[in-house]
Amino acid sequence: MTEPSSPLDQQLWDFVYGYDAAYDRAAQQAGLSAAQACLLDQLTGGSSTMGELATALLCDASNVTQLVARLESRGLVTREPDPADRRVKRVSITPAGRREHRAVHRAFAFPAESVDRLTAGEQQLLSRLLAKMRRPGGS
Amino acid sequence: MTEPSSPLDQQLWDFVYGYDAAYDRAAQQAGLSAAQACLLDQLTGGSSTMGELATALLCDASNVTQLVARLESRGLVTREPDPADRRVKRVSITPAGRREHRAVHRAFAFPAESVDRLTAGEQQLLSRLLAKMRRPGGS
DNA sequence: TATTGTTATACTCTATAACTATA
DNA sequence: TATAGTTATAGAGTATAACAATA
Repeated sequence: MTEPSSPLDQQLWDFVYGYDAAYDRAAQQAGLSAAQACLLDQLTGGSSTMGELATALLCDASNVTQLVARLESRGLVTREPDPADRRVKRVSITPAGRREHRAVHRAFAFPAESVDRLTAGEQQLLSRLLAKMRRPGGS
Repeated sequence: MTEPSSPLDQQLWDFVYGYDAAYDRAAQQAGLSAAQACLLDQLTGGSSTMGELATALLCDASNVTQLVARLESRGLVTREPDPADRRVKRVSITPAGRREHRAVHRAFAFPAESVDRLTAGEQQLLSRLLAKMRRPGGS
């Protein structure tokens, strides 16, 4: 494990580096940080509790409190106590938040541009390889 | 472009998300931030100037100043004026810095584990697909 | 008593603007 | 005057510990 990285490891590093940089740029163009854009992304499928967001974003609950507070002050999300258990706060994306989120995705051209360089067959192949890398016993 | 993400786009997102999370964890286990680990990584191939580091890390020069200052105070890098042009500072990794950098790479199991689930032929294929995604006119 | 979320605090990352030193 | 880097400053991301509200 002390040998130099294989070309494939380096290629993966470069791909991820480019992907991250493109996402940061896309979020910034929409006036958001990457963390804020990720949080909005989590909410597009429906509302979440603070704790669910912390789990999804792999960060501490106190961090979510601050991220949500900033987004709420800009009118991009709302935060309301759950009627059933009033300790729980349900966070929802607002129409303005959805617009910002769409703006990020429009600006985030990296995956689309990369994938478009592959034929349909190559795309299927890549999908299969990613699935197999993800967990043992792929298709 | 308003349609939901294709499965492949989602797979790429998930891959990058897992990769980033694994790198953050690996750096933290070595007592470094991801940004610090990246900076050390840049120096393993030889010394760099502050400006070169800013370019490689896609960030402002003033940020590099602070990153290097923290690493220098921990003895992981050195910073010395270039004899030829004393405005320029040459940053080098120390033996202690190399040890930390190796610790990060040992803990960063994600790419190795992922790639090891592929056969040699599949790895070649993935390499070819990544190359083609990178720029038009692949092999 | 246990759980959910917030507050207080501290540290790092990051950029902008003003500055110093050197060329 | 132009360039390389630093300093001052400010805002955002992040975590830990102590806390409040609710269950």
